[in-house]
Amino acid sequence: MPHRRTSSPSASAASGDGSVTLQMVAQAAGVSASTVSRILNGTAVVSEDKKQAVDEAIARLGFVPNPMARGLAGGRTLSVGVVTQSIDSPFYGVALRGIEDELDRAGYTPMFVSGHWNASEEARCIEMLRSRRVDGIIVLTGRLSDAALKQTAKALPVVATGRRLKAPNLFSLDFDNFEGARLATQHLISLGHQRIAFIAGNTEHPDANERLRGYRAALEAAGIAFKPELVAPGLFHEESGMLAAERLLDTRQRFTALFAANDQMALGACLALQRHSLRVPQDVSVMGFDDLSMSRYSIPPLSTVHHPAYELGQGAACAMLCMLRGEKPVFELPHPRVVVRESTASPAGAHAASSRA
Amino acid sequence: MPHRRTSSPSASAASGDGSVTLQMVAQAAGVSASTVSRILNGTAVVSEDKKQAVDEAIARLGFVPNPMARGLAGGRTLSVGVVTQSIDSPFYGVALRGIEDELDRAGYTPMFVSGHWNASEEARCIEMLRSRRVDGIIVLTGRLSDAALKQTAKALPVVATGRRLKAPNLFSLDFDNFEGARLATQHLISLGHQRIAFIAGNTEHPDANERLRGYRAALEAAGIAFKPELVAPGLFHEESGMLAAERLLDTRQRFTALFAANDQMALGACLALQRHSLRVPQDVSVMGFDDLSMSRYSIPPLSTVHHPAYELGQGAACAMLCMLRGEKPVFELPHPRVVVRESTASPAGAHAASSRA
DNA sequence: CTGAAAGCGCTTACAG
DNA sequence: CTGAAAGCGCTTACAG
Repeated sequence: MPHRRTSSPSASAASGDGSVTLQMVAQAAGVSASTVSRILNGTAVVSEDKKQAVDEAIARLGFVPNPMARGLAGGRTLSVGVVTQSIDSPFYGVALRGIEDELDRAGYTPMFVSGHWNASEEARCIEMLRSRRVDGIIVLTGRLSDAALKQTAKALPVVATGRRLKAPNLFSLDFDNFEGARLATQHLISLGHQRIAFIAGNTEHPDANERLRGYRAALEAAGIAFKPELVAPGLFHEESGMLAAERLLDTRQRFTALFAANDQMALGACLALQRHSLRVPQDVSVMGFDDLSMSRYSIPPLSTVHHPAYELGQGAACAMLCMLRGEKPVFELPHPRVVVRESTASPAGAHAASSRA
Repeated sequence: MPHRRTSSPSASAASGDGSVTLQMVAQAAGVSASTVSRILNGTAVVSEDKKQAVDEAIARLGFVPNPMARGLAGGRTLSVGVVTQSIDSPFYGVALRGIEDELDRAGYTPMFVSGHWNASEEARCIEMLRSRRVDGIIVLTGRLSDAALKQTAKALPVVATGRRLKAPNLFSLDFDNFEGARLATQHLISLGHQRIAFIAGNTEHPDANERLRGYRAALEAAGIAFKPELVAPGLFHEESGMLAAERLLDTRQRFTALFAANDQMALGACLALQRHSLRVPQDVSVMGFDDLSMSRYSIPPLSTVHHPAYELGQGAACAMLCMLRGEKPVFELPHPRVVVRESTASPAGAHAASSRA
């Protein structure tokens, strides 16, 4: 018999460790490999005694199925791809934790990749995940077109956050950013503020636009005119918030409150205010958005709107699990709610933001 | 011929998509599968013309090798497992980014799992990663015993951070926490502080102990007695820093400076100080450790010691890549350095921390 | 330099 | 309910 590999244990390429195979379990239990497989996957009814024998053998030998073989043969890998934008985002990090926890509970493993807010990178991520044969893909917001998402949903289940999209094999869940921003602005208005500046997020970011809309809506509902001079562009990070606040101050527009489209920018803005000897909240109230865990410890602790990032991740994972089971996902995200801490207060009569030191 | 599967495209289990296989490439190029494989892996010399034909066919068909099959057959998956402690840690997140970037450049994919600072969970993570046949494992600090790490290094290459460990097939790289803390304390001393409080990190955490040691060493080198009453335990997060500072204040021990074993605790401490009407740095200087990106925007911007998290991740990945290539990794982490911002200053003559409002 | 063949560890029609 | 067999898409000795 030519061309035969040596049968020494080390000849096996994939089992670098002397791992136990399904075949060995079958032999130990005195049944066929098929039967073991069926028990493993619950894919057919098996007589109780054989099941017992197999379970015992699995336990005794410490058998762990090889996911690669499983994936190759069965077409599933028990893993789900997660394209996030940056693996170290303080906001999305929490969502990743939610995904991880939820998936873990069902025996699935997340595979995290970063798209860096770039459609073509996100597309590459998806290609990569598909080549690794993930069973489904979760896309956290990002810049991929809806069409691209629908397209990949033709091949495998996808759940996307930050959009409202109806398509077969695709579930989307979106936090109500408009409502959150509306509530935040309303809070400021109810405190007595009339001149409320806004630091916007990246305009290419869908959430950013919704939050701007919410701000405008609250203003208009209160009969306060929207003034473009009072909104400064930002990039969702601390530095841009600081710069935006500085720009606002430079224009000498008067404002008694400042609402930033996320906490990071709000924090940066606070620093700018402080550098101009403006006190928060006595001279200007500051409101953020997201409720990052650190915002509770800023000076002063930041008032903000709570964004349920953990639940968002959990919900996305849960929906994916549903789809994988062939069920129809149903999921509702908590409603936005304002968290009042110490950075907002009623405006002091005479003080105005432009009275700089 | 019985037992034959239908040959319709959809009969293939693994290729849910109509993906191109190596076999198809071989056929299109008029060579054998072996040859295509060899070209793909650079595992043997192949005549130039065949190589051309194959490359052309690969490009034309858009062939992407199936990692699962590759893993099964060849025993490698081009993926490396990364056990981090929490997927949303502000500090480790940056390290993960470093790993991701470095690995990506070499065509490898990281697989992130969280050990939650728990030895048995970390062990489970490693099992899981091994069952997925990762080519190597990077362990970011954690609580796993050195012995356990050495044990897994017998099966596949491992690189570990936060330890100094010599073992075959294992590379470790550690930031000099002792030196960093020594430098930080020295900075405070050079400013004129004599009564320097310390908020320690979790005592089960190796870094925490090194930082405490560095603090003591600097004190003693300056002829300042170490006073246990001046050190309060913390847990490395904001809240514990706040509580620790409060406890310190409650004891009515006098101190003009406060050094926290990480930035998060320093930030929490600042809030406590502020609540007691103590100004930073006029009444008490505050020093952190890690140099999180947000610390640059705290109020006041935090003086701290820079911890090169990104480089740590990059270095770990780089070392892993070396080992995978069969080379011996060499890597040096940057030395600790103090970043002076605005939370530290010389003590004001008469003022003392315990003179509370 | 190159191909035919066996094998990686599973899953799943097929045929009892 | 259960087993024998083929096949998933690759890799790698073996033998030219």
